Amino acid sequence: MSESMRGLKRTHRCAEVVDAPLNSEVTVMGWAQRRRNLGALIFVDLRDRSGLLQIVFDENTIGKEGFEKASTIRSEYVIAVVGKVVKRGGAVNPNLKTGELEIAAESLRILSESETPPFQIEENSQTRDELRLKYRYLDLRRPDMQRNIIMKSKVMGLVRSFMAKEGFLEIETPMLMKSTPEGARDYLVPSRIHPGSFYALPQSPQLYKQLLMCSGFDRYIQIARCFRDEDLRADRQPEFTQIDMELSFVDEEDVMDVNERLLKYIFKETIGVDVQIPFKRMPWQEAMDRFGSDKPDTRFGMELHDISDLVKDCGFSVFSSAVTKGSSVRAINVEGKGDLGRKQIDKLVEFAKGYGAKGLAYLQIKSDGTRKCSFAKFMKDEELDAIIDRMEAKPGDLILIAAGKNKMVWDVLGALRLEMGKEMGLMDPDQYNFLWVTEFPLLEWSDEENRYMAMHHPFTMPMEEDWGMIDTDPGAVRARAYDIVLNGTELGGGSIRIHQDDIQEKMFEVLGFTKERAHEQFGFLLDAFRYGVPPHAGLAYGLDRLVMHIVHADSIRDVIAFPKVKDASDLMSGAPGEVDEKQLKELSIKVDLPEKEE
RNA sequence: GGCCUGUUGGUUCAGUUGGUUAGAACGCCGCCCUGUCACGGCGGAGGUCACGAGUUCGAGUCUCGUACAGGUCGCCA
Repeated sequence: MSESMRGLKRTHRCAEVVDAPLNSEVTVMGWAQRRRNLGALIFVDLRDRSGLLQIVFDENTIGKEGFEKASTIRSEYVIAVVGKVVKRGGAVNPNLKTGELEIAAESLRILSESETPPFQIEENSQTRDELRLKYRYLDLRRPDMQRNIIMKSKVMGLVRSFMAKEGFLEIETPMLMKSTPEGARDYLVPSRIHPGSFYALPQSPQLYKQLLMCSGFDRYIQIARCFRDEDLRADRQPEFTQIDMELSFVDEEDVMDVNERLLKYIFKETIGVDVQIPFKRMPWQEAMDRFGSDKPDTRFGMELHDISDLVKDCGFSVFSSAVTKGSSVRAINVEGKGDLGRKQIDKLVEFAKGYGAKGLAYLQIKSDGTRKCSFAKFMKDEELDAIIDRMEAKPGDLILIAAGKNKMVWDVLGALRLEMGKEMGLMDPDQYNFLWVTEFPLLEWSDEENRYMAMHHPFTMPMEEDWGMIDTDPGAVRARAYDIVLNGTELGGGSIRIHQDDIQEKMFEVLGFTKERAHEQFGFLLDAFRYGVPPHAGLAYGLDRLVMHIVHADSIRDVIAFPKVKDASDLMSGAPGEVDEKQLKELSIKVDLPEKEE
């Protein structure tokens, strides 16, 4: 039976009772975390978002009726207690903020009873995700989830206050916009008024924020929901939140400066970490060469080394044939793993194959100094010596070598490096290595589309000194783009935008857009640029990933209140679901499902 | 779409070379208990071992398929 809270007003959250004077009367409300019934004395741990507070029910204080009511309290009952703040009669509980206090209950109302929850509401729950997500509203009661969600709210507040002080304006952009097939798959929304036409949900407010610069707003920020209809990952959800910004009359230095100070501020105010600014910077080429990744985790070494020159004339054709333009032979030295068994090595080879390698060569230098090498019979001893020398390997080390197209070699060794680094515990969770990765390639060749695609987006400014190569060697042109990387995660990225007609036109040409198609898709932006466009630049963060780092979450789901699972469905609400025939008819939509194979 | 992993009372797990009645902890229910805080004591309920097929005298255990979940490659301008 539920009682009303009429006449009662909550005076404190549970943990806030430490601020109430001793022997004062308080009214607290929350969920019963635990009850300990000692017969003539009942303890209840009351929980709300602030923490836990012990309530003590004694028949002498609360009376017979109240005491009997207290004995019916079960897990997750919602109760209101009026009582006196007193020092604990027994031992203090050093694990609780309120551990020296308790509330001597004078009256009790049971505001809501609860069925036994499907899993225990407790910190560090081991309950499987499936169940947690089905009962997300219960999962969110757990203290670690509460901390994450509260932290995210705090980060958003810090961003807003910092950026407001820096002169940024928060401006909303449409959620219903025009579909642009470049890039990620759009979520489409059918139009009722225009049968057969569709809106798209934004993948990012990119075009609108550039238009806002054209309109003279100067400095824009938005905490913007974004949608991408692509497959999920541990750090990827189909809907997520960006901290999106754009600035006029600036260059790279201005954007980096304000963002370094923003991140320093956030990390200080949330977890008290002093981030050193300015951040290190690393050109994309260097990041790939040294770490095999455009988002390197620089907390540990195990860097890649190019050994192409050492093996270009060797007898092992897998190596020698890979020494051409665009291909190479590279290696990492996994220190201390020289004594791995055959099975473990085979596992690494399989791992490498998952990233497109045909195989993985290895050279083990066992602790006793003997060598075991998968390609020894093709090599002279002095050639092996040269490799060991280049890799600075010593007894007990393991050299892993990949050969082939640069992109594959980087992918394979970059992934192996991270895998081994994780396994060997080389990543200090308390270290925050921020890094700007700069000078990205402007274009990326797509085998699928058989044309160059914009690596960032088609409005990214090329580097002036490379622009001359745009016709002769488009792949070598670098962009004025920058990513902000933290411990191997891409937190955000941005670029200087093109604001010159002729460069923009050339970009579309290189990307294979006809004038008509460019105009059809981006006409409103190109039109706007005809009426006076300020030089501008911007950046967008993945807010969820940022918060993941701040709270040390392994999954992006742990920082989103109502996330979706791997197949993009919501286990709690059942979305997506079928809709009424009537709704479809209004939208002039017929569903044509592929026939199921038997 | 590919690959890997998992699915056993409400929850988390154990379950040997395939063998007789599938165990534990927590939770839940009842009784006792005035200083507990992972309260304690006594007693109890609760499982077609995800689903389907197969191998076998016999399957929680082996094989195949399906479903669901997790990770990952492709994908994510």
